[in-house]
Amino acid sequence: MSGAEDRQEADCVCSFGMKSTWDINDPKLPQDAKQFDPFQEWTDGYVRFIYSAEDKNAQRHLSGWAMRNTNNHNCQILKKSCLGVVVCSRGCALADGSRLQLRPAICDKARQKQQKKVCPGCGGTLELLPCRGHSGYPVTNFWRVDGKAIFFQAKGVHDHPRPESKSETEARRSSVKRRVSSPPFAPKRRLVESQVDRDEDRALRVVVPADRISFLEPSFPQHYPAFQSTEPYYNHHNALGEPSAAGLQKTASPRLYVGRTGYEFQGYLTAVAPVLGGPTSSASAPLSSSSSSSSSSSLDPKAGWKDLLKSSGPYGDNHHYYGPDYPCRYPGNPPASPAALQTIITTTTKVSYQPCPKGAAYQSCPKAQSGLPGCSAPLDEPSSSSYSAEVKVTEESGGVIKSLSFQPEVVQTKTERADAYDYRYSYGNAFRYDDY
DNA sequence: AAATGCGGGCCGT
DNA sequence: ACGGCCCGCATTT
Repeated sequence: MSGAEDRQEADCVCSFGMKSTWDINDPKLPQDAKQFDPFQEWTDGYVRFIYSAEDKNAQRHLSGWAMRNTNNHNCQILKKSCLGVVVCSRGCALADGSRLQLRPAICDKARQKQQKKVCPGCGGTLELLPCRGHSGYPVTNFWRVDGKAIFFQAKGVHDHPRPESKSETEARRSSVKRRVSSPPFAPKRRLVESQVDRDEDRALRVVVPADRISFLEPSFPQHYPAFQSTEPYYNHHNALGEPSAAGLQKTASPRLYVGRTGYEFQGYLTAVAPVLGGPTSSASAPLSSSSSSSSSSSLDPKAGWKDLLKSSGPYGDNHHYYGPDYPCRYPGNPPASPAALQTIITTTTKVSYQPCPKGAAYQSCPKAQSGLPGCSAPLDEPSSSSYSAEVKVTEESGGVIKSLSFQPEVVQTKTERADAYDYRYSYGNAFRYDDY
């Protein structure tokens, strides 16, 4: 798309060993990373990280978000775009107030099937909330192996709640299977652990017998507090002016949605634009223009999301995500991880890859080259990073997963939890998923 | 059955 | 030229 918006991608979180700024498209990436970043499962915002090539999760190009491979005709850089999240079209609430937020199947075919299913909570239809956090287009993640490091760069700020993480989805699936194939009263004692944590040495690992926990406090991926604190979890100025706000990067999965005060997407813009200064503010007026023009291709980027919605493609027949009934989208999108706010990048999407022959993982491919701007922002210091130990417990019911996330930093925990909440749905109804 | 990657192709800008 | 995305194919999980 127009490079305009990309040009804006401003901020970027600079990781640990990042001494200088870089862009995934740079011909040469920094080789001097002294320290790798701990794997980030829930990246959000315009961030960049450098993982160790040994990191299993990085090798798998894992993400908590449902990301699907996107062909960018550049074999050196693996690009993936966010599929959004599957929710109940009625927005029914579960017993504990949480809402269905399934992980969209990555496989197109499977996704279509998935959308034909009914909400396990109310029997209503399911709908896919596409991601349009990158100037109206899905958030994209880029992976590139270079030397002993795996470079990761994300563009866009997810404008929807988190779906189940991959590990949660898998855990649920297997548990369901198990349940089906096991005696009714067979004692079940599932030990679910985050796949992410599993491999990662750094993450604390906490295993909890799922059946021992039935009502964990609302937790994210699946649970969004009814009311999130409107308290800004970050300070724009601070973020911008003080890249060193290390404190911001304490969590591995920084994600703070701005308070759900705004009913309009604008509220979100207001809060975020200044910071990201990119996707929203300039070049891409798409988002800002929108709120009301639901019928027109408000979201602009070529009505990208619109296409998604109606295309007979993977998105099937959903066509009312942002219809009248949904005056606004998730207002609270974390403008990015706190970390993301640390630095502002002005990357361009201008790519410059080298033609590459064939071969291994991201090798080359005949692609063009161009100028590469890179982050213009000065980069900061490696901020501290923290690990977020997560205890994820699945509840084998139709799709609700409860997870707890323990974070070393209280503050983080708080912000984490203050995650996005589906503004569209009211909190409340009680519905026992289990009864379904 | 799904998830993942790859890469050809088409389309719009 | 680029970026987004659809689609089929092959390989893994």
